[in-house]
Amino acid sequence: MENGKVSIHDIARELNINSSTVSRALNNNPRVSQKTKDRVIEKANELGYQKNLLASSLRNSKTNTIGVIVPRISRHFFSSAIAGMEETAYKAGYNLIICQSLEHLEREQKIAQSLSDNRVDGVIISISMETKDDHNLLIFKKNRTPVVFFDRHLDIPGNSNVLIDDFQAGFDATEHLILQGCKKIAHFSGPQELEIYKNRFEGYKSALEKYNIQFEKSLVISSKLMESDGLESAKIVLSQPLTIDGIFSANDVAAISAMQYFKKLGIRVPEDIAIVGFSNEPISAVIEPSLTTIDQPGFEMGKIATNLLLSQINDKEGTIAETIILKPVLVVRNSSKRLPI
Amino acid sequence: MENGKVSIHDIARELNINSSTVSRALNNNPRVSQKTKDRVIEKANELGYQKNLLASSLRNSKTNTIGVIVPRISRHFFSSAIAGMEETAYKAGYNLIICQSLEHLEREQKIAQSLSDNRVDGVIISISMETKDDHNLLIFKKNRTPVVFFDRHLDIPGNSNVLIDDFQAGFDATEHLILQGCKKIAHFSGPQELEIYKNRFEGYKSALEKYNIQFEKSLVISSKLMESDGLESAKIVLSQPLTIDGIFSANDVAAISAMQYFKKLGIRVPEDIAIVGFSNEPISAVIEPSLTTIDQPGFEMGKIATNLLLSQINDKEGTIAETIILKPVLVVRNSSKRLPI
DNA sequence: TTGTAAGCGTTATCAC
DNA sequence: GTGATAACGCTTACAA
Repeated sequence: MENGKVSIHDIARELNINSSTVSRALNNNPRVSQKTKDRVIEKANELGYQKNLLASSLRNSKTNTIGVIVPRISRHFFSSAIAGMEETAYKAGYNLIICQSLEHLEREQKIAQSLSDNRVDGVIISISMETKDDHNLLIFKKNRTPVVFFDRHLDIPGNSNVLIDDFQAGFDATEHLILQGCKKIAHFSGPQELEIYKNRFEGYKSALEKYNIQFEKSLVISSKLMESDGLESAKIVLSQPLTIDGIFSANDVAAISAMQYFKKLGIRVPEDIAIVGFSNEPISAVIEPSLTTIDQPGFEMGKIATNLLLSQINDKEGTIAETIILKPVLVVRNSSKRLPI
Repeated sequence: MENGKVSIHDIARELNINSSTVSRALNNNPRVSQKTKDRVIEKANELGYQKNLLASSLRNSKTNTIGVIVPRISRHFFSSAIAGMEETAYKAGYNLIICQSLEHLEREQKIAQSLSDNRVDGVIISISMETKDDHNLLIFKKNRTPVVFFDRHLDIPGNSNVLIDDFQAGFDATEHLILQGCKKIAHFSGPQELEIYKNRFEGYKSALEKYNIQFEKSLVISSKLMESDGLESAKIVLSQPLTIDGIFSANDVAAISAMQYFKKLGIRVPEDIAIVGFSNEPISAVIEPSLTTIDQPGFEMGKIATNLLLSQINDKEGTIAETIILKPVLVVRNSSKRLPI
């Protein structure tokens, strides 16, 4: 009762039976008589027995644990995704070990090693901005640990992915600006090595093309899309010889930062410059003007990613990698609304 | 090289030495010659050896893992706190298993059991709104697993806590409203069984007292402080016979929800009703009018909680429970500013 | 400095 | 239906 150091051997001794029988009874093995089961369970409760999952995991080579690697836990998109993962994992009897790369390749690498050492059954990851290939994830391949990417992924065969259609989203955002009358549209982009930013950029280009608007390289401003980057990018926008009247930013953070700078200078949004962001952070709905953006359903994506991973974990060799691409939803708000509806 | 199923025995066999020597070499035991260490490490790399932490943990009764229980991962305060915990834990070589109670006592109970079964070395928790005593945490006491509370705590001797001074914060918020000229101040409160809400309420009462304002029970509106509750509470405020001209809400969510309702009705904030929230959610800074609130430094609290826990884990019997109470900071913004500064 | 052997708590295999 | 035993991979007295 007192110490939590009760093992099946203690139960066995007290009941004068063998510990293997106790083990079977506790696991509800059909080959054990009901009577024995009852006795074992009663005694287990009496002694305050707790199964030692370490021993069990060691023996079974199965930890019922999923490793999660995200750039930053406190970013709303990621915390919602994690919340979705947790709910799904909890239902299936899995725990989540959660780690943040803080956008550093080296840290991501160490985390991968640690998760692998801890023998997680699978991994869900959204890669750092410094990650350009899968060399720091090879350890999972080697150990046949399934990996599911969400949002920031690598284009690698054999892995499952949960994404939104970034190309389409980039296209929709840009087309929306064009239809609102914008002629010179800048694009705030992230590192081009990341698929998501490349695809958003390609979508932007494609929309320009469709409407016969000349693509100008100088209008694409790349950065890490942090708050300070948004400010810098806004300054670059204003320093251009041509008059930019629209911005498609590859995330909300940079978009908002730019918008607030414009506001301070008396530049009107959307009249002078219309802005579209990406992510639909909660702030975007309440800021004034409210920010038009692409919705990224974090919670939902987390759930899907977890389900994909669980089926790979359980179906063994059977299941193959799957890529789920969600349709993007453009949420039109005031930062881009120039025309009456 | 191929399978990750390499154990110290494999290394031992290849080198014609004993596995215990390999173990010692890998753990950099001084009693092993440098030459042997070098050979072992080289062979380990060659074979792609990975220490099995399950076996190690089982043997050492130490998992280097901390369990975290929060009501909801996606709430900004909690995700920041978790981010702070993760950074601190990472540095110390610990992993975090993160679970959410979703405000349900039963779920919290099951999670506690599961964390205990997983033999976490310690637990950091912010309790659910349904939790009124420590009966579902007794398992940790039984197993001598240290527990640190943060924010939503239980008033139990023997446990460490990281809190902000809720009484003082309630007092400051209310006094601020009084000094801005409010005469009838309502209070949106959470479940009174939770220390934090009780203390915020007491602070509110105490400020009224100091300024000789009659406390009216009908002005205290209790709920779970969700978005919908804020709306309901706002309606109750307007239905009162007396004209309420100030609100101190025990969280930002309810405050903002009420504010938006007032705005829709054409009631001016702060001129007709001044509002102060609690938490300093990111939204509060950008909403219009911006919300005056009490800052709750989640990231910082997470760091402190983790450090407290780690010292309890490592210092064994030595360290005693400690309660860290942070000074509250009132962030004055436009939702309450009636006077020129 | 290294080897031997036992044990952490569980479960699977084989026997009876 | 139950028991005996070995094994998962690691660590640590105790010997040598």
